[in-house]
Amino acid sequence: MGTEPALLPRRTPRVRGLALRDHLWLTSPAVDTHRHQAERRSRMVTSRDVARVAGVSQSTVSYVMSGRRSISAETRRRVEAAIEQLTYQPNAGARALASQRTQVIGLVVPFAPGADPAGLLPFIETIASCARAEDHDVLLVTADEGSSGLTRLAGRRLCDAIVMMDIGAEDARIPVAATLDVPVILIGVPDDSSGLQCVDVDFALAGRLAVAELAAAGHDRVVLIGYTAEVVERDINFVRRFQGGAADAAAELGLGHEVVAPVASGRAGAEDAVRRALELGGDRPGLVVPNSHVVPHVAQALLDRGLVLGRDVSLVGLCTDAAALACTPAVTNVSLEPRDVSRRAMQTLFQLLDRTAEPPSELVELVTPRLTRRETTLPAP
Amino acid sequence: MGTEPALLPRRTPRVRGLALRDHLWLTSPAVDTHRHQAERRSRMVTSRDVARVAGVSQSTVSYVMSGRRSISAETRRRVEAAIEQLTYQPNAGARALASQRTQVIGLVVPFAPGADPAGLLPFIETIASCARAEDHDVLLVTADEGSSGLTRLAGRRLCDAIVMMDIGAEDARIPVAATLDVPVILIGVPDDSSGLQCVDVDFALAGRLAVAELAAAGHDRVVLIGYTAEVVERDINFVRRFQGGAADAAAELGLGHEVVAPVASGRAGAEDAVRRALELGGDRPGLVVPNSHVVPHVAQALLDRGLVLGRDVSLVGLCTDAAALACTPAVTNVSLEPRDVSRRAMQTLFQLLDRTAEPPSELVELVTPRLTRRETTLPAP
DNA sequence: TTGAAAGCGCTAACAC
DNA sequence: GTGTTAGCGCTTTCAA
Repeated sequence: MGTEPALLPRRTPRVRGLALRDHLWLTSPAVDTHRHQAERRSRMVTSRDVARVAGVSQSTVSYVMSGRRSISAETRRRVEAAIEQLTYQPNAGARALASQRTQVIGLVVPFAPGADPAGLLPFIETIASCARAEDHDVLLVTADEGSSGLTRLAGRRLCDAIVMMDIGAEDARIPVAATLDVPVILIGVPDDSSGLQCVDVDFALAGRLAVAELAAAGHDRVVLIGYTAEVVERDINFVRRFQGGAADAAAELGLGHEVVAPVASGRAGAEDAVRRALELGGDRPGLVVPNSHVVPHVAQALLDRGLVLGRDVSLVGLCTDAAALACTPAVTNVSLEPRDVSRRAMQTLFQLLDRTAEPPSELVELVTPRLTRRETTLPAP
Repeated sequence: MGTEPALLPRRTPRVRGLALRDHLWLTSPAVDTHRHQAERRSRMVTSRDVARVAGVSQSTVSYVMSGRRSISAETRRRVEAAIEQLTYQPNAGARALASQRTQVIGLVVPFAPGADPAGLLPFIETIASCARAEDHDVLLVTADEGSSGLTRLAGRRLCDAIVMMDIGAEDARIPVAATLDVPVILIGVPDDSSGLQCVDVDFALAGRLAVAELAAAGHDRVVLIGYTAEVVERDINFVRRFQGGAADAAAELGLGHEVVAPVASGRAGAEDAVRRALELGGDRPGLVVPNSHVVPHVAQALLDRGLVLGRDVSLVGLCTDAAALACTPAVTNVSLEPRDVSRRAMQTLFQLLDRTAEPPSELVELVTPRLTRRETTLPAP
């Protein structure tokens, strides 16, 4: 370390107000508490400052941080000490401008109408944490912006990649997304993905698992209590896929198979659905309820009728484990595992972003759901 | 318009791959669908391109977009036409670097432990939409990053301001937040806000309103069914404020006042709480339940005991209108109105960001809650 | 009312 | 292994 390295004269005179920066003493960042919010921001600590303190060039600082060049131990030590001392943090805008990478992931969340609100958070949470694990941040865009949100994210170079949730079967945003020059990952599977990566639960398999469990519980008739009109209208593909899988399994296993749909939301809707299901389902029906919100209401409605779950009637929910456990009795469920889906999506995303890695081989990745037997199904003797 | 303006020779030869850009024909942005995700991003359309097409200087384009300089009608028309034609969008990083403003709001959300998950979304949603209304975006940071999330947001110049939710009474992030050189808005009120702007519901008033309603319903004894141990442990200030307001009002109105707390979560917890409340509350108690999750369970527990709500016992919830309406019967409630709080916070934020406006006069802004009489209280004759 | 050009803070090519 | 420097695309002076 030793003496302050000779300062290089600026190539050109500065015009801005910060022209004096090279002559200022380097002070530690603002620590005066209780100052007023409106006070102007302090001067940034730049990588030039770090370079000067460490007695190296600015590019060396950059290379120490990025690891894209081999650095001697001594130099690295000095640079890291200077970074520490100055609490240097790189300016994100400058970095993005120079490197063409923002370290930001755009996340399009379905806030708008009809979407399941509570179920959203595990997705967002997991996506955010996966992003942070790779030193990326998450920029939130709400779905009500539609396609313009996408073009803004890409056009303004606000992010390096986009994750889009709640994909409709014929989602108007897909063709737009396909023209963007950033990778887009869909959580959900549209009819035509236009070459975009998709990640979702294998809903067809989920349907099969649910029906198989009911067969194992000795039922010869299954009733699928369908989605609410809202969900069906939004035409999310998984409804069809789940019902298809359930129907296929029922056919293969030789079970009777009925669908009660659409179902009105809320307690009353569930009660009505249960009534209809029991009419259709014979004396000992197996029920499948593919909707987190509806599961507890259906369970309650069955209890209210004096039925013993797991004996008089079996129930398999398609819902998170948490929702299944929150019911009394705990409901046998096929888990949606939003965290797994999100994690998988982010894996794929970073694979796409990593130019050294080869792109994912599958365009549509389906996460295998898991059935957990709890108190509402019993294997037949 | 007319002829292409003479291009100024670049001051220096270009070294990078894009050196040829000035000689390229301007093509419309990529429209070839179905190309593979991994394909490299196309060249950006820059404000220089717009300037060339419009036959003006780059600075004129900038001034047309920012409106910070008067522009002749004809020039404006040409520039806007060029922007349209090229579907130009400004590069966010470059803009941030040059202007020292990112047009991004950092949002610290309490994903980590114990926080109410579903109640979060209205906040996030409203904050995002207010931000968009001012052409800002929202960068999500999860609370589990703690203070380092804050220093990163500010240090890397990732955002112009920070909104922080779920503030504990003695929140360790507050002193850190106070040293940042971006404005920070707290949603919630800590014991010591260190000069930071706070926005929250007036929980003391909420408590008073609830008790006053029960007094009007002819009760002479109110029982407050307290928060779960979880919430109390997190030491969020509003618990104290709400209970204080309720206690004050009860004293002023000469009502008996009891608290049942903490309450175990879930159905069983609510049943137990109701049992205790009825023991304490005499023959015709007025109940206050300050927790969205607990309200429906308490209502159910009362119904299960054959009590008629609004006659044998009154119930006032502290919860969103949606939660109150979802109960049967609909619960009289003091609304938390997360949307109002968020909107107010964002108003304050943009006021802080607008250097021409004067800063807000109040450091702590309390949003007035609203009581809506529904089916679980009846005014005494 | 407009244009020229400096420079925001960083990365990465090029040189040694 | 390290330094020099051009330039990323924008805003904003300064000059006219």
